[in-house]
Amino acid sequence: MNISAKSKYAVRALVELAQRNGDQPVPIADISSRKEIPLQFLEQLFSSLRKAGILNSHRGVRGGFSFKMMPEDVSVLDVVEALDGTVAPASCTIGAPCDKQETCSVQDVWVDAKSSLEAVLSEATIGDLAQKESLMKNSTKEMYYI
Amino acid sequence: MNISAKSKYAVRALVELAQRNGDQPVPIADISSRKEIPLQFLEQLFSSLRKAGILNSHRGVRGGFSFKMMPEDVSVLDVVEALDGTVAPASCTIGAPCDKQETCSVQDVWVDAKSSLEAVLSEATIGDLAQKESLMKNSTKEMYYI
DNA sequence: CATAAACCCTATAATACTTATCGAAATTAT
DNA sequence: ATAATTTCGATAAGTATTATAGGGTTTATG
Repeated sequence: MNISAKSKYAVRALVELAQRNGDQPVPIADISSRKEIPLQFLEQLFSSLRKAGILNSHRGVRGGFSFKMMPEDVSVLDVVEALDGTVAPASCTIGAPCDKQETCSVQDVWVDAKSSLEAVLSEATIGDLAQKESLMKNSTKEMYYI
Repeated sequence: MNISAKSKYAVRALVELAQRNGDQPVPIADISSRKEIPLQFLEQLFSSLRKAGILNSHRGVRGGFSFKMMPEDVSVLDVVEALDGTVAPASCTIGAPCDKQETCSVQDVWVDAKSSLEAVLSEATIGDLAQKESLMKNSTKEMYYI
């Protein structure tokens, strides 16, 4: 019952990328150092996100990653599903009814749990988070000036 | 992002136990064979549930387990927490703010996810599930008679 | 009191999954 | 040509989950 470090890293990294979203693609190394995420690990994550259609990659000098989808359209659920697969907290929620027992009232609970998780995670988008983060940074800065 | 087999086993086992709830404690071996759960593994689970105050145990001949709490008062969340620990989908939801970054808007998402999971899992009780299961069994039986 | 039926406990094996690293190859702007 | 990048596959390292083993303790019962 844990969202993997993969997903957590990826969301943080995408928020960073969204904040820098300009004409130029951003190299992984930048994000890696800023967000304290192992470089080669992040490489794998962004590669998956590219395959999932969320990011674009550009090789070579001045290469890097940029958003293919708009950050406001990328939900946290999208990210988690791209990296960890379906968010089902129990296997019998995925498809076939619980293989062990014919009658299984318990299944409904896991299905509900899955739905509610999906609902929460699909509401939050990378765009939102990036905006919030910017606001937070500003307000903490202000704390020093006031 | 998975509820462990432990928890899933345990919930199924408790539902079975609730259905047999009488004067006599029920031996683990019974539940193990009925629900196709490895005996010694189930032993560990029930031991944890006893320590969590959900079950009573009775040693010796005619011993076994019985509910200490009433099945209607035992939520699925209680069971999952007893076995898997807190249901937090991400570590920074547990206590201290995310250790990597001062400003972390992402944290809110995991906190929300946790809350919504807890809500769903605390609504379903072992008592409810046992009752549902009994109804399901009956209705499938009836299918043959009609 | 002897016995068998049960739980109790600790250790550890087996398995799977997650996280992380390595190194070489392909691409591309300059 | 070169240096900055992504790309890819392999695999190491670490951790957690699942399962098994074996001996110990309690207790109803005859």
